[in-house]
Amino acid sequence: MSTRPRVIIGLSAVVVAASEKGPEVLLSGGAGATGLPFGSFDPVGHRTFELAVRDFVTAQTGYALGYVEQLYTFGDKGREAPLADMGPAGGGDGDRVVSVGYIALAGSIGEGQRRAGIWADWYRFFPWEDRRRENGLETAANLVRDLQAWATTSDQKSRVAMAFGLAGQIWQDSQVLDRYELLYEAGLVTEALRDRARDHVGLNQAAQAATLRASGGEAMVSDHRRILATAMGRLRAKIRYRPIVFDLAPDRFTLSGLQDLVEVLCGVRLHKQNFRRTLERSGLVEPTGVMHAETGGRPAMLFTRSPSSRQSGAPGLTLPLARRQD
Amino acid sequence: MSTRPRVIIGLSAVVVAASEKGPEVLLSGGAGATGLPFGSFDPVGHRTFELAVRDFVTAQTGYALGYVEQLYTFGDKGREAPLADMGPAGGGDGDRVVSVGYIALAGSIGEGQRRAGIWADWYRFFPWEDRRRENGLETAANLVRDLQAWATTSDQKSRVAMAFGLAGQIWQDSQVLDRYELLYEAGLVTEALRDRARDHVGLNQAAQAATLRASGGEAMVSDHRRILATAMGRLRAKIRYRPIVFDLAPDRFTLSGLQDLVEVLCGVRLHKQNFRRTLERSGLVEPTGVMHAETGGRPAMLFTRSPSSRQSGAPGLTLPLARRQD
DNA sequence: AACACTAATGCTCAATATGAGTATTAGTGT
DNA sequence: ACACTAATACTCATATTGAGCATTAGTGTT
Repeated sequence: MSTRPRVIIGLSAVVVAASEKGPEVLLSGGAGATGLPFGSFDPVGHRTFELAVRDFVTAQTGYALGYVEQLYTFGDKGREAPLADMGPAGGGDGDRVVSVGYIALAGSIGEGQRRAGIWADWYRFFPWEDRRRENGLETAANLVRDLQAWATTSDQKSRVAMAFGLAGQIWQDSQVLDRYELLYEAGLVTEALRDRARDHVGLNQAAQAATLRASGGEAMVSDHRRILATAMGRLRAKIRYRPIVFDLAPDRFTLSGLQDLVEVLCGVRLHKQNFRRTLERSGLVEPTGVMHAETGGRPAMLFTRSPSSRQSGAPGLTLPLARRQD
Repeated sequence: MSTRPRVIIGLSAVVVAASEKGPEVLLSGGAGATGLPFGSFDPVGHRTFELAVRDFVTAQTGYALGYVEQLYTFGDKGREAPLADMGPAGGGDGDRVVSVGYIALAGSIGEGQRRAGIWADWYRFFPWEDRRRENGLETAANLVRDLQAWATTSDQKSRVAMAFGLAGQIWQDSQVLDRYELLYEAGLVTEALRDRARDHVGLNQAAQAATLRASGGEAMVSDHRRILATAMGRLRAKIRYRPIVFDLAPDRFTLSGLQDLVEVLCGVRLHKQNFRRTLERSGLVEPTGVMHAETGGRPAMLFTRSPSSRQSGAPGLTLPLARRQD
């Protein structure tokens, strides 16, 4: 073997589960620094990446994954994971770390069940992505102000407008990564400062970081927030063309419950009656005949996903966005 | 450094261009065995994968790439690239090759211009994907027959039905990879036999290969046909949500020309009047005022892509499929 | 037992979008 | 002047979508 620097494949997993409170992601148990579960790929022991991901997530959290999908492979120099964190198989100095991101859906947990590991609401890291309440809208508005101050070229201005749904454009909930990357470029997220500081120290980092904390969301280790953004975007987009929500929903659910789930994932409000209409027409769900009467209103029919929704190639949900809040 | 087997990152690029004859992909100049241009990633010299891809494609073919996008990272043991082909940076035995696939659009070439490198119609490798003419439909029908003979579990049967648009399902032009993987699993493409032969030799390969050649399409080195399938699927899907066709079309085009391009890429026929209607309404194109009179019929207006179509986040084309052939 | 309250479910209606044609029209070549 | 060809213009029925009002079946209260 030569003495040439090696390439090390780091695998990161965004494990998503949905509780009543909202979408939650599994964090690695690192002390202090927040990051996703990750491990390095063993070229001898692992036959495929996917198996490796399943392995180390189970090993680290005791949780067996259901749906798993590859997201993106990040190889940028300067944004890579710190080698020290790479675990037992981690390499030496001068090695290049390439990280392959995965998204996994952990299914819904039942009543009393408690999942292993540390779970966190993903909007902690992306407060501006939750447009269901005023808070998120305000955060977004603040960031837009800062971004507009930063944008000088017309391309930058147009990117801001498209990403944040300005000037007649509509907010695309799946453009999570575009928005995050803009914030990174503009130096409005902590990671940007951190990565720049590696090369040239000079700016008053402490002061800036304090300002950032407010609307820029919580930072993550390495490029993990970027991977999380990719996962959120992929999930939000995929809901529309594959019946993937059902992997996050309980076995039996009410249509309102399903709607809540979609709303929480996509961070938007939907029109209730129209949501129900498209769902019933889609053939993806079927009534169980059993009612659910625990909301204080009229009891709701419990539905299950239909067999046809399990066929590979089955379509997703069309989401009727609601303009007005009711 | 340890003596642990290394990981080598192979980069493969599907470089697509469209000529009058159809979509063409750039092949690497290997003697005999057909494959995509590829190179190995240099952990020291290359800052990002994308730059590395641009570099080696230019080096190998003299062609500067426009649009470049990452596809997927393949790491399965047993389907990886032969190490001998990996170029100057290629490693020794026992190393694990991980291949990162990219798609790049090379733009339209003008009249007399000749592109460097060897270009081939991509339907050579996927004859069943061209449903514009009888030939492709027949090939698909043949393969479906073989697949149905192979499918035993109900899951396999349903996958075949969904992928090939059987039993009320509709043919999804972007499911190229699903179809190829089914054919691979069923042993109906040459690569499957080749890869199996590595482990256990035993089947009469020569005889089988001869039968395959007919409808299974031309084989490629390593897992390159899988990467090509991924690229075709991604491109076909992306046409619908990003104005990406314009990166393959000439600067000025007629609507019929643009339609031909889309048809050839997606392998389907479109309804002419409706295509024109959605295009004009979309605001993605604008008339130049100049006419084009070389078809023998009424002269056509030449269009260009509009400035708004260049904004990041601009939508794609909605494709009105034509049932009947006219 | 009647009443208010709440959420679920049902139904309507206008505005678009889509699929499938038929009808003109402006060039080219004879 | 005439046939031919492809481009462009319209038409029409049928979904699909966005928005909203109306009714209903439970729960808890007076």
